[in-house]
Amino acid sequence: MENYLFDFIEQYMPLLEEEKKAIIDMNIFRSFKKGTVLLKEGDIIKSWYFVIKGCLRSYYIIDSEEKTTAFCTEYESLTPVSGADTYRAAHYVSCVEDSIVTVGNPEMGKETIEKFPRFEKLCLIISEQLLANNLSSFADFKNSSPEQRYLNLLKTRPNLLQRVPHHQIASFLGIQPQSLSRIRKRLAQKGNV
Amino acid sequence: MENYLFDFIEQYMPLLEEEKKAIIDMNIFRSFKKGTVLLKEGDIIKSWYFVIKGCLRSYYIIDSEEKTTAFCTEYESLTPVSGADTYRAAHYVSCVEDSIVTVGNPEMGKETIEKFPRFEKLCLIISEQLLANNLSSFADFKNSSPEQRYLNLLKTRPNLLQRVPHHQIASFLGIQPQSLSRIRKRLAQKGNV
DNA sequence: CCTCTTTTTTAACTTAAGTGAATGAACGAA
DNA sequence: TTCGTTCATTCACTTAAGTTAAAAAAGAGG
Repeated sequence: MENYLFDFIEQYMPLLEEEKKAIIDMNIFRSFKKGTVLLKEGDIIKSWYFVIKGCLRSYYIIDSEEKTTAFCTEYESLTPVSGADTYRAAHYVSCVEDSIVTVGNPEMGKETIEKFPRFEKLCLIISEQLLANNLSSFADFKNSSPEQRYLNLLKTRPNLLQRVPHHQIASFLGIQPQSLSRIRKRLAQKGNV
Repeated sequence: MENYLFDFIEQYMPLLEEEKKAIIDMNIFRSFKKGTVLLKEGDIIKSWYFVIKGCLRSYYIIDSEEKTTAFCTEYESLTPVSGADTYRAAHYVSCVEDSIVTVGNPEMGKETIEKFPRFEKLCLIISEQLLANNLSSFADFKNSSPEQRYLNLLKTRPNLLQRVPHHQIASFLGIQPQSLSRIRKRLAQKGNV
C-alpha cells in the first residue's frame, strides 16, 4: 500500500530507504466509508490527502446547493482549499466511495522537513505543478462550451462518469443537471459518443 | 523602487538588511514599452515577473484568437504558465502599458536560496497562496454567469476596465466582445452601474 | 419485497450568449 | 491632417443553457 505513495513521490524525487521508513512510521493510512465527511467548511485545516483507493470530492455550498470543485481518485492528491483565513477550510471534503487515503498533517510535515530538509523542495515542486495544472484547466474551462467541457472530461477522466453521480459532475462542469442530461442526449443522437 | 518589492516580500516574511542588499545587487529592475512581448509560447521560461508600475497580460492563441488568462498590475506577481513541458511557456506575456517590472530568473533564485535558505520557504508560501487564490477564482468563475463575472471584476479590479481594451477583458471573462457590450448596456439601462 | 428517497431524464418556456455583418469611434503612423 | 487599422457598439438571427415542473428510473433501508 505504501508503494502507491512512494511511486507518487518518486515521480518528483527518488527516496532513500530511511526516508521511506520515516514515512511508514508516521502511520498515515486511513480507511473511510462512502459518505464520510473528512473536512467541513470552517474547520481548521490539519491535513492534506493522497488517495490510494476510492474517490474524494471537494465542494462548497451556496444557497443550500453543493458546488463540486474537485474529484480526487487513485494516485491523486487533494489540498484543502482555504479562503482569506489560510488556516480554515473554505470547502468540504467527503468520500464519494469507500476510500483508503493517506492523511498528512502540518506538524508531521514540519518534523519531516526538519529531519529531511529536501522535502521542502519536493513540496515546492508539487505546489508549483498543482498551480500550473490549475491555471491550465482554468484557461481551458473559460474558453470552452459546456458540451466541450463534458467531452473533455470524457477524454481526460472517462471512468469518473461511472463512479460519480451525474448531478455532481454537472456542478463540477458549472452547469445544471438537466443541461448535462440534454448534452448527453444530443451527443448520443449525433452518434459522437 | 525596491521598496515595492520588499513590501511585497515582507507580507510573508521580514527581510534582513543583508538580504535586501543581495536583492538589490541582483539588478533585476527593467522597463518595457507598451506592446513589448516579454515571453512567447514555446520560449524557455527563465523568469518570473513582479510589477512595480504598469500592466502585464498573459494570453495564448487558438485559431488566431488571443485568449487572455491574466492581468497583472502594480504589486502583483506573474508566474509564467507552462504546459506538459515545464521548462517552456504555454502562454505569451506582454505589456498592456509602459511598465516597470522586476525580472527574476531561476539561476538567481537558486543562488539566492543557497545563500539564504529560508527563501525556499517563502517561495513555497507564495506558491501555495497563488494556488489557493486560483482555486477560489476558478470556483467563482464556474458558478457565475458572464454578467456576474463582469460585476465581480468591476468590484474586485475596478480600474482594469479603464486600463485595458475591452475585447481583452471579454476574453478574460470567457465571452465575446459583443456580449460584453450587451452586458454593459443592459446594466446601464437597469441603472445598476 | 415494498416504500421512500435520491437521481436522471424529459418537456415547455424563458433568457442570454454566440455568430455574422455592419457602422461608427478611437488610435497610430506616415 | 489624413488614411488605414483596431476597437466598441448595435442589430438580426441562431443556438443552447437556465428554470420550473413532472415523470421515470435507480438505490437504500427496513
